[in-house]
Amino acid sequence: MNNRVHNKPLIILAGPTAVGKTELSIKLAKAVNGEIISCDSMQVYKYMDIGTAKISPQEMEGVPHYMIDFLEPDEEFNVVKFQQYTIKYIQQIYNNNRIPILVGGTGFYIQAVLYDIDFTENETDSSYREELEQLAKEEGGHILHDMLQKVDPESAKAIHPNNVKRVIRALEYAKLTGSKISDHNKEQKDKISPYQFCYFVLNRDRKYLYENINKRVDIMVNKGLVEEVKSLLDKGYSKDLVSMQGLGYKEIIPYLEGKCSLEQAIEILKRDTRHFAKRQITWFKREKDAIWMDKDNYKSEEDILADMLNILKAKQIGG
RNA sequence: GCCCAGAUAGCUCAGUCGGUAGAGCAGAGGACUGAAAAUCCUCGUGUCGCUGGUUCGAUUCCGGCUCUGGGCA
Repeated sequence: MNNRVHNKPLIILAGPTAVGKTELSIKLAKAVNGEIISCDSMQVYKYMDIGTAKISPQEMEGVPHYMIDFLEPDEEFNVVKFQQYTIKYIQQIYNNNRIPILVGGTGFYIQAVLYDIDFTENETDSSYREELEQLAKEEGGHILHDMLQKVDPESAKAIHPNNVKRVIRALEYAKLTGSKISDHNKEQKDKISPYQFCYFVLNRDRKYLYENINKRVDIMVNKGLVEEVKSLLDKGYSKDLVSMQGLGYKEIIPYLEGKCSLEQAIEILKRDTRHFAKRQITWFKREKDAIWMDKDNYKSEEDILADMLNILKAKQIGG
């Protein structure tokens, strides 16, 4: 145990894509002497810079960043790995006598770290998962749901039969651990965070957010998104990889394959990104501890920052 | 100027053998605990272009008008 840090301060800056987290995060980090851990399922991959709107080394302005650019696009990644690395980095930041700031839009990842969700079972049985996937393909997803009904009726009730991914995970969990994932989820729910934290969610009027998304996609294309996707494919990264399911990649690939025009691909990308932002907001809405910062209520970023610092001071974080 | 085809939800369109209408997309809401930028669920009332006529009743049939395509001059 590290005795220097008693109350484990932790700042979170979340929010939907394209709301402006990155710029604000640098100002925040400088103001509180913090270091940034990116909570983003796609920015972890190298060579995927434009499509993920990844922060550049210059934009970091000397603020240390973690969980960015540390995997090849064909490496496997998931919440558990994210959690393991992040916990390690948080400790490292405490050792530097600085404050960790989680910045990103992947709510699931933030939750895993913030509430220290238990993901103990280490081995994923990929052969069983593949077997189930095969079964779903041949017989339809409902057969898996029927199987789940026998093993874990409560989960079967909670998970829609069409949500094959989730049904598979529940079956996998049952087979691997001999217990029910519904029980596990119940235990992990309403956990108390080990951190003294402040969970900011930056948001703004939906209309402006969507406008910004559309604008940002155009900027990405101008910056060379198509070339970036092409070069990933040229390097041999398959379109089936999880990384290539990211926004900006899965939409541009059909264009490169000649299946649609660039204009169509761009429109679909904008739409998918809007859908994504909406889902992110839905996630954050149920985070009971979230403090919402509505960008439209402030004249400048400095004003938002000032407000955030006041809130932090009141919570005795970063003082 | 004449002929033809349209005009229905924000968009693209279906439909009502005359009893005031429904899909896809957009949009909105939600779920999520080892793929999460993934995956999945729920939500459809609009002067049926305007205006006369026929009719118990017209968005639907008939006439005129306006607009939009296409064709002929």
